[in-house]
Amino acid sequence: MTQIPNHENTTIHPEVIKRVSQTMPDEEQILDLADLFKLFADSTRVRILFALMKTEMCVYDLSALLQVSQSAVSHQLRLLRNAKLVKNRREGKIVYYSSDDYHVDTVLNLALEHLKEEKRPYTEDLE
Amino acid sequence: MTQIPNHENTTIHPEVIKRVSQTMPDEEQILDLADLFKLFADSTRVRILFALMKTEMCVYDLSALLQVSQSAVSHQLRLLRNAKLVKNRREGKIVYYSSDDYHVDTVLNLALEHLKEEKRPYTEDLE
DNA sequence: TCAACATATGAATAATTGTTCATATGTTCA
DNA sequence: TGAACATATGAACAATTATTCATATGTTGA
Repeated sequence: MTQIPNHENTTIHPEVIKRVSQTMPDEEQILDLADLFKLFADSTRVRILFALMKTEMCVYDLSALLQVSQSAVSHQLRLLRNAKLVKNRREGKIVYYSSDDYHVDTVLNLALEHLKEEKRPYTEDLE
Repeated sequence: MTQIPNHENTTIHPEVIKRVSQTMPDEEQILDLADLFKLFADSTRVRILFALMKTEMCVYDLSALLQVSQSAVSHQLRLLRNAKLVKNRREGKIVYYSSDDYHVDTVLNLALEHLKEEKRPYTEDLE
């Protein structure tokens, strides 16, 4: 028998689906959102962002700080630059990178807060 | 000649590295953070989270709403459940999922704000 | 107890992606 | 001009992962 993808069939609560579907962001926004979070989904990039939130740094020093090859850092910086999360300026041979987005700090630290609360064992919120 | 990973060598601005390295979150936090963002880095999961932020829903309806197979939805819900971003309750045959984290809403909407500003063409901030 | 239903899950596959290696580009200084 | 240096980038490889397929688990009602 051919398989029937059940998402093409009926629903159990049609009203719920109708209501929720009206509040969903459109498909393009969702894809952009996921792409943005992909940039935060790698530990090397997260470390780069934390470093650049504090100060501008050149590629060479980032490589040393994070113990990652110059090439790898450079590849990751390009991704962050394309997304306009970091910017750069050249001073002679050296290229300095720095944070270019005031949201990054907020998002990263909010997520850190989440993790801290997450890890608290056996505690209920007191309200 | 053997390759020399340049991140094992000297630095250009030692003071900068010393200063920044003191403010960096520890390695475990960074890895947890990246793992958390991995969950937001897929459009199916983002859509699930947006839906469950509005109301609880059963797997079958989520599958219909998102036009994704039941199996795929179930797999993704397990990841979100393991991370405690969603919770579930069973009522007979039906399992209802709902958001289990008040940070998710904030993070997702903050990122949406970021994208909106990002896309504004040729406008400078007015301060 | 058994059929129908809703959900969960293991294995396999295809696609994505982070790093490495080799090399190119761009800059300085002698 | 050319050597040394800092950075960028293309190709290849390895690892991760989202989905599909097949099937298992758990629940209801007859």
